[in-house]
Amino acid sequence: MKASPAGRLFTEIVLEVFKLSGQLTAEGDKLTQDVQMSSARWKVLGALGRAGNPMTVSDVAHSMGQSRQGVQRLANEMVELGFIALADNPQHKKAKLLLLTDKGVDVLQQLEQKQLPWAEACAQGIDAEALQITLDTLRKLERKL
Amino acid sequence: MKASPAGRLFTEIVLEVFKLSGQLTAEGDKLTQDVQMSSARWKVLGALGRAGNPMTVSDVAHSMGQSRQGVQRLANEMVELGFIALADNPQHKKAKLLLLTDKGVDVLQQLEQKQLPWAEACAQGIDAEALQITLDTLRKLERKL
DNA sequence: CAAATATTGACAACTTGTTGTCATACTCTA
DNA sequence: TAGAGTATGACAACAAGTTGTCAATATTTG
Repeated sequence: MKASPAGRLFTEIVLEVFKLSGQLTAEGDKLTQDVQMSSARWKVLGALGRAGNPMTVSDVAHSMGQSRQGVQRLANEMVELGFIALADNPQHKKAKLLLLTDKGVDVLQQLEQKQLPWAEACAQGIDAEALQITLDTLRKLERKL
Repeated sequence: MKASPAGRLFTEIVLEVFKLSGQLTAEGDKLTQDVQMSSARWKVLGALGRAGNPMTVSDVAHSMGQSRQGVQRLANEMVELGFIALADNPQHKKAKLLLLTDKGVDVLQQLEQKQLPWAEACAQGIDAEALQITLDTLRKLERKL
């Protein structure tokens, strides 16, 4: 059996996704190192910020496509550091709700201000339509997994 | 400062790349678990296979966009398991060349046969042109990092 | 209501991957 | 050729992330 052109392209995309993921994590670590953060913490804090409302650890993990326990560890650290507060969950006595503290909101805004010009610079010179197609295609692929 | 459309798209793509990377690693682990392999090992073995000629650990790490030491550890494991052999490097006494053993070639072929129909299924229903644009765009982004 | 099932947080072991240090091996330049 | 600088492998500490287990809490079902 030989690979179709689409199959070959898919494989190339997979390899590129792995490579990009590593490089983006490294960039994120640089961007966050001086505010007690990291790429991993930022992703969790960002998920909370983007949701706009308190979420359980499970919810956050699901939205990130990651395991519950990994997110739990990061969340615990950030509660300790004061970026996240725990609120009682009327639905579940053990599963507390995570919400951003003022400090959490603040650091998130700082990071977004740093990230913005960087994102603009990366997107610079790339056709907006190509970016849109890329995003759509990646989402389609993700749904097939 | 507000995000341009391209900047916003870029940020969405970044999040999608993180999510996809995790899911693809999980898929790869499923595909490889019964042949003493893993996603991480497969990536190294695959890089060697794709290159077609012996490479040093540094070369492989660079081609994968990963650190030298991470690849070193995986390579050492696979030498131990007999998937990779070490050959003297006329250019450098310490930096041995990695090459696939027969067992390594064999397992790589097995995995490629498993991966092929899966890649075809994932690519199914997605426009080949969109896949090409996605690949090109990801590569452009990678070069900007 | 009671029992089976699912969800959750804590804990622990493990894999993956990065960074840093050290000693050795190589390369380049003065 | 001597010395500075760079590349490499071994080793170790750490961060990130997965899986599994256990006990406590919810939920569903008979």
